[in-house]
Amino acid sequence: MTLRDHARAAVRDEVARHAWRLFAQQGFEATTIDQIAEASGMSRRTFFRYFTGKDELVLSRLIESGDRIGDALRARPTDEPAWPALRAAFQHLVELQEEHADVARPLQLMLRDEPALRATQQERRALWTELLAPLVAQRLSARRRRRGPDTRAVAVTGSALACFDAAQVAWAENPGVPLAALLDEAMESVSA
Amino acid sequence: MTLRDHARAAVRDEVARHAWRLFAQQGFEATTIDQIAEASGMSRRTFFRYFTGKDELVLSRLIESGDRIGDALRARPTDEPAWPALRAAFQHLVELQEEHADVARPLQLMLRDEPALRATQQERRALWTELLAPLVAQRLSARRRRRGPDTRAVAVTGSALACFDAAQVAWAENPGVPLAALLDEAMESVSA
DNA sequence: CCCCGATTGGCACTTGGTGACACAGTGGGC
DNA sequence: GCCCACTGTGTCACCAAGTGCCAATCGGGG
Repeated sequence: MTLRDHARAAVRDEVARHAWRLFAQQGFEATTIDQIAEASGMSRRTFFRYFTGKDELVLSRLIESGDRIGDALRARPTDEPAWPALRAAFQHLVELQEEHADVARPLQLMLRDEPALRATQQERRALWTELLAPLVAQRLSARRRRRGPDTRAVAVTGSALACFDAAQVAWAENPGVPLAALLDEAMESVSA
Repeated sequence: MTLRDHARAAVRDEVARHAWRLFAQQGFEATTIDQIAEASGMSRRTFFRYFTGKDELVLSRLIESGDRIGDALRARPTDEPAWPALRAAFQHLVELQEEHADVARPLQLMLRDEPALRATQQERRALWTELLAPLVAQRLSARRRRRGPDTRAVAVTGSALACFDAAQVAWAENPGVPLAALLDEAMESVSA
């Protein structure tokens, strides 16, 4: 069944390419699904068989980035504390963004400005946290003073993502300032 | 025009009351605007003149909570460092939640589970950050090593909110565990 | 009492999203 | 070669969220 999946992935890629072109031209909200479907040479109904909605076109990209962060975090030495390990895990993505700033910056601004993408942002947070928190948990002290549910991994992961977001927004708004420096300052200010 | 505003506020309260009753009975997504409008004795069209959408019924409550946090933060001694000041500022809300757990817990679970409320959650984050970050900024060291945009206040505020969210989710999922203790552990694990 | 402005309701329309059904290609077993 | 099941696709109908437009209505001041 790999053949079917391959074809499906190819169609998804093709649709995504047309969609992103339209988003860049007209913005996210102004682009209707009918336009995307027409540009992709398929019916509206068929579009919904490849994507759950317009959001997924954006979300699927963000999920990829999350997977990369996860991979990078797994590659760090197991005895490295959580905070510096997270900082290092972000580095791949940071460099990628700096390299393709012409694409990444408008994307960040779109994520910030389009109300229709707020739900997508929240889902990204949730997915990344779900993905990274277990990896972070391994780097926290096994000894706990308290009993009951352990909030530490989710809190640390969420905080790191908050720093990452803060740095990305500042970077998108201030061309010329390196993202790495913004992220360094953000993360140091929270946990020195 | 205070009279008009007063009447308007009264209507909004009334509509919100009916809406929350329906949300509790059927869930957020399953409740249609037509139902809310009918229960409130007004037309669909008029509902939209009082609220921008179903979301605002939820968001307006969350905004109130944000204002309270802001008030509490302003009331802290000005020389108190940001992190403990934020922890203390959350305390009012924490106690309120514990006190009305029968309402607060289902609400938290609704916020977590209803996909239609993800955008609302993200907006809440944005609004609270916008509100609190300037207050946090006053508690950060005025001396900075780096030049360029200052990401610290947003990063610290966002991290604190991430801890608060992590604690709230754990609290909603684990009845019997005090929210204050969960929040303490979350915030200590990020910045000890 | 009448007029003016604000509030309201009804209507039509766009968009997102879903379910039901029919149709075409494809590959396999007989 | 023929029938079969499976899959992908398109068409149609439908619902819910919003929004613009216009007519009706209600309430207070002259």
